[in-house]
Amino acid sequence: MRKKSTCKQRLRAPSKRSIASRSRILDAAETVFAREGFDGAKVRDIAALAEVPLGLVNHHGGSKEALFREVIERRAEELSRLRLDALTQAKSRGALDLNTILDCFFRPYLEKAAGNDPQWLAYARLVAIVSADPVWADISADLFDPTVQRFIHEISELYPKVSRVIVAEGIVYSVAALLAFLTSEWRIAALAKSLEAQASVEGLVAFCSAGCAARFALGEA
Amino acid sequence: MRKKSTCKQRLRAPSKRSIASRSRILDAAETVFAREGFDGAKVRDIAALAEVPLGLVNHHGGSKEALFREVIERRAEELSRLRLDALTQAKSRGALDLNTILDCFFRPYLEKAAGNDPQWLAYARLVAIVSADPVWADISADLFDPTVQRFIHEISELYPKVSRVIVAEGIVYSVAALLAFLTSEWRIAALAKSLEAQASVEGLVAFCSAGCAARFALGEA
DNA sequence: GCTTATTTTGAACAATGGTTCAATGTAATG
DNA sequence: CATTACATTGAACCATTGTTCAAAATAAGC
Repeated sequence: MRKKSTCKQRLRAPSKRSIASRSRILDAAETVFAREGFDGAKVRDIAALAEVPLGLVNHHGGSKEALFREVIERRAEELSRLRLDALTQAKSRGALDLNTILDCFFRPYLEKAAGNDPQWLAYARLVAIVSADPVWADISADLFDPTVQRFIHEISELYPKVSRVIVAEGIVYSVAALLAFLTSEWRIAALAKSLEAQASVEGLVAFCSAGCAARFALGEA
Repeated sequence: MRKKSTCKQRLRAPSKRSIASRSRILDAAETVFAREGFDGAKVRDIAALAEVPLGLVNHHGGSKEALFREVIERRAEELSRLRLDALTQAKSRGALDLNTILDCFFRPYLEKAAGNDPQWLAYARLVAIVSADPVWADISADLFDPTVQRFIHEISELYPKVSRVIVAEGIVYSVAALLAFLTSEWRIAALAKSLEAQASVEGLVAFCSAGCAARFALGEA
């Protein structure tokens, strides 16, 4: 159901060069969108970064908005799988606590970002952007909410007295902190008047986990 | 030092109508910038909302960027004063704890926003936007950092073993959660499959306070 | 009340940026 | 190898949008 399948079907397999171009364009779009946001990003900048002529971006990506959506879609499935795998694996090791659940949510994401593939860092920022802007609510609903729901469910089992709304609130605060983790190194450094602001995944998880626990405790009344 | 004071000085006092126009333009700009972001906002939309002709926006606000900066500046001083007043007042009531310090940081802001002046809600969102985007790092440094430094200092006295960087990290996460509090009602409601997502200031403060405490505890090693 | 700085207005300007297109190059298919 | 669908190119198109301007209206200062 990726495209209207009636008419306009492909008659030939895409060439190796075509696939490479397409991939370079999506990578470039990912980088530029992550850095500038949707409105700030220029198709010309994407073309320049991908080292292809302007027209080719539209040829492969369609409109700017379609390109944006495709960039988000491209890694969404893998991200969800990684998160759910981590959850399943953690569960097999014993009973879950809040700390572990949030770690399963954040870590796969951040390990990809910090790892060998720098494109994932850009993608992580994009996900955070999408998660925070109502304009892209439909993307969130389609691609991310199902997985987040699963995590909410898991937390709800730990805190049966806490309403779903409050659990969701905790998750949303946590994702916001994640966004800060990914984008605000400069601000931390400026505020600390220090050059080295090396936030750690453990620190982020500790913050969110304790924060959620406290919020939930307040909501049990 | 608001403008280059050499040459081009005013020879007459501004008229009552002029002041009203200027104010309407700044209010409109505040609303539109908060809703659309800097890149997404259109000067024409600002003019339309203010119900003034297009040219008048530039006449009063200068360039789009200058207008943005002026909107931020307009309430910055009052916000800082409110925050510092709350801190002083709390201090006079006895020894501070982390919860109280963060409450002093968030509450003045949020009470204005939730109160009778809806413009403050827009402003609060703007501050969060500026705090999160390196493009506006100089605004943060000039207008907000001094006050934030004061709060960091206060927290550092409570946690003398924790490095300044880690305290700054906690503050930045907290501001990110604040941003979420202000902008993500829709997402919370969507995730909870509920119509009523009424996050409370107390809930936010509880989240950030416990989160910071946990982060600091991790950093004392 | 007269003078003139300032404000207002609507239009035009110029730059930006998304999109389209026809011509050309390339390679998959038979 | 011939055919032809697809990819590539660069130029042009055109809507959007920030900015400027000259003329008209307004009101502050004397």
